[in-house]
Amino acid sequence: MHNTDKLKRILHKENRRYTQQRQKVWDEICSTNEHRDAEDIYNSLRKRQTNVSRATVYRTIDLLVKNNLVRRLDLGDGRSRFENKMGIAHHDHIVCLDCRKIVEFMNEEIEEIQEQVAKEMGFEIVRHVHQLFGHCLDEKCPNK
Amino acid sequence: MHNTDKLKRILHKENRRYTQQRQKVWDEICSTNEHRDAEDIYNSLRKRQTNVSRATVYRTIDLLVKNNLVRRLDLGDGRSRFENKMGIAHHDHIVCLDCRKIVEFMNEEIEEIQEQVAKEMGFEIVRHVHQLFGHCLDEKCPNK
DNA sequence: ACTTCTTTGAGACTCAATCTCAATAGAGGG
DNA sequence: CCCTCTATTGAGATTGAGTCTCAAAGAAGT
Repeated sequence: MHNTDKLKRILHKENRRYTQQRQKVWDEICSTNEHRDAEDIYNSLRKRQTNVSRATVYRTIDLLVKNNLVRRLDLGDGRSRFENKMGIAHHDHIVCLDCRKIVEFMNEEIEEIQEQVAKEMGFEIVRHVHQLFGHCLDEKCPNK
Repeated sequence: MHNTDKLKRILHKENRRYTQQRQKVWDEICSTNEHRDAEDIYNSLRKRQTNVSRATVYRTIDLLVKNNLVRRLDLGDGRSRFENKMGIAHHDHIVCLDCRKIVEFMNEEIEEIQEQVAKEMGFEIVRHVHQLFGHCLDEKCPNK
């Protein structure tokens, strides 16, 4: 399983140890493409009898985020969501205020303009947050 | 003072009472164009012997945000910043990761494209968050 | 001034996230 | 395979922004 290799590589690079708990958390995050919070991930692990403490879940996620295997998403509601970033192209998010559905978008033109704007204002961009909040036109969505 | 009028207007509209505390909080927010958090605003009030409780500061800010006199800014560090919005044109923010300086930007082209993108994905946008994080080229900035 | 009903303040509480520290367990060496 | 050295883990305490509670204070209309 190449997920194991990837994890071992970053741990080695950082002089940290390969442990069962870290592997379990990483496996869990790789298992879906949803945008889940730490509690969701913790609960999914418990449901499959995999005991990893909450503290370790948080610590491992931080490690994965720092090493670019996972992306942290802050939608302004007080808890971070996480998504597997392995081999996934850059994108931003649109969130439905009614059904909380999250869809991804990417627009090269916006990316370029924002780079240009930052340059003009004397900044070198490292990362950005671009989120659109609104109402989706989905039939199944409440308020519709 | 027209700040008083504006406040009285929204309170009347919502069938709520005009109080000294609400006026003090609104005055304090109007007094600068910085991006301050609730604790900063609370402390500024105390410093000038104006006693308004923390709970009332939070409650009043919520009221002002709901009525579009104040904008809430979430920079992903766990506390909300607030800025006076009265007569201020829409803009987004660039944040320096070194000196925490916040500068404002606005690009009509980006605004249009994002509207278009959302429409294509079946969304009607209500609000958006667009923040750029990076390093400013300011001489006085640390790490420079 | 009286009544009604909202607002305030002090401190308790919430909740995500972080920290503490004794017990556990990798990883390399012998 | 065992030993030593350290990093890691887990349970529960702690933090910190923000919210809630409820008795006392105070708007606003009559």
